[in-house]
Amino acid sequence: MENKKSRPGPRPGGRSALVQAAVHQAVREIQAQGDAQQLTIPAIAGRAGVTPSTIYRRWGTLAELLSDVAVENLRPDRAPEDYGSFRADLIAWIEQYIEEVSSVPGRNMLRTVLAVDKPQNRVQCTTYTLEQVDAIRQRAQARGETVPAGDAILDRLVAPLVYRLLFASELPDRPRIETLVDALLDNG
Amino acid sequence: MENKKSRPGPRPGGRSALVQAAVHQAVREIQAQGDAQQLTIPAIAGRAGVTPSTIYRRWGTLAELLSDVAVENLRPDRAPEDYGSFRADLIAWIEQYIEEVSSVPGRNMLRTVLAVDKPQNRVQCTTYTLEQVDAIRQRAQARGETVPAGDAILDRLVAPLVYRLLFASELPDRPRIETLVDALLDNG
DNA sequence: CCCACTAACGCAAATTATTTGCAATAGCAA
DNA sequence: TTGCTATTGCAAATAATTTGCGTTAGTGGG
Repeated sequence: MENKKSRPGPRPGGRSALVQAAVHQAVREIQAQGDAQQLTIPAIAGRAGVTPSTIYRRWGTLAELLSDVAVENLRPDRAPEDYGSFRADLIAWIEQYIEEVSSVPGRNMLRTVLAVDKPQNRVQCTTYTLEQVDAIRQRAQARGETVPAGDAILDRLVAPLVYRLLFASELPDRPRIETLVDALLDNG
Repeated sequence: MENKKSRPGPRPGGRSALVQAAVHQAVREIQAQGDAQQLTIPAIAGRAGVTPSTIYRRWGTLAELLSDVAVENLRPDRAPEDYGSFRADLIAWIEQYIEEVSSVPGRNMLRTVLAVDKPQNRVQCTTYTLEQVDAIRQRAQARGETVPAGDAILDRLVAPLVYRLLFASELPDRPRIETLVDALLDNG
């Protein structure tokens, strides 16, 4: 009888984690130098102190590796600031979010994540966004404000802006953002 | 006085166009076979009857070539059907549009276009969409209906659905589409 | 604590993809 | 036509990717 419990699953132990960290870090360092020509798997392996075959076996392609790194970089580094009202919080947050993802490296990160067939990474982007939005919503509710659902905020604020950013490289100005936010608040 | 007219620009003439058509066709044929492993530049060149270096020089990378082919495939092949009212036309059109881009090859096409830093191709996607939407709008106006702006339709109908499709692989059901359309019509 | 097991890695050879120099072809304008 | 050069084919040189094999190092069981 086959003892399935003995199956020795994946191995998140020390060395694997170390290799991953070194490789990710090497990618960031080479990206920081700006020369996209040198962003190759052999170059990354060299800087990370591993052999190229290690990267090929763990990540498969450069695109997948870059996707993983991009998702890490897209993780918000701080909670949305508090400006005293839901409207002000939301406008301030979406402005800084758009500023981040509309920069050249920011746009590239979004596109890099979308480029690869790895649903996990793509979902993570929305998860991060929704977490930030929920933080703003909960703060507003604590103040006694009534706020639209998180999904509504994605549909009517984030989605239109990201859609135009991705497909038209179109940057929203302040009135455009306020229009979207106010439309959301008026009949959310 | 510099005579700029003498500058010998690019050359859209017979042979170039022929090579491009042959290469694009070769990509489609190999894609149709489903084996993504064989979708390489040497394989494409072989089937198209050109040398690999020709593809490398004209397209640079496989991703760019695939992006060009994907945009061609995303071109609508027919005008939106007429169901007698703006609401019905819009629902029917967005349903078939989502059905197309949510299929495995459809999703891959969208992602392939977004993956490459070629604004022209990304804009083309929105241009196609806007053309279809405008056709529906003009037909409705000819009937005497008042219709929302094309931009509003992108913001409140297309963008939310495509956003969730790209980031969450989320397929809308019929009520979800009707809700978006009706919200658009009520206060567009 | 020690041992067996095997996932993950390093190394190097083999394969495959990409780049590049040079010659030939063919679109375009005068 | 004729000259000009963008574009291609060909082949050699370079670089990237795959693969087989031996070794290292987590992990679980005794």
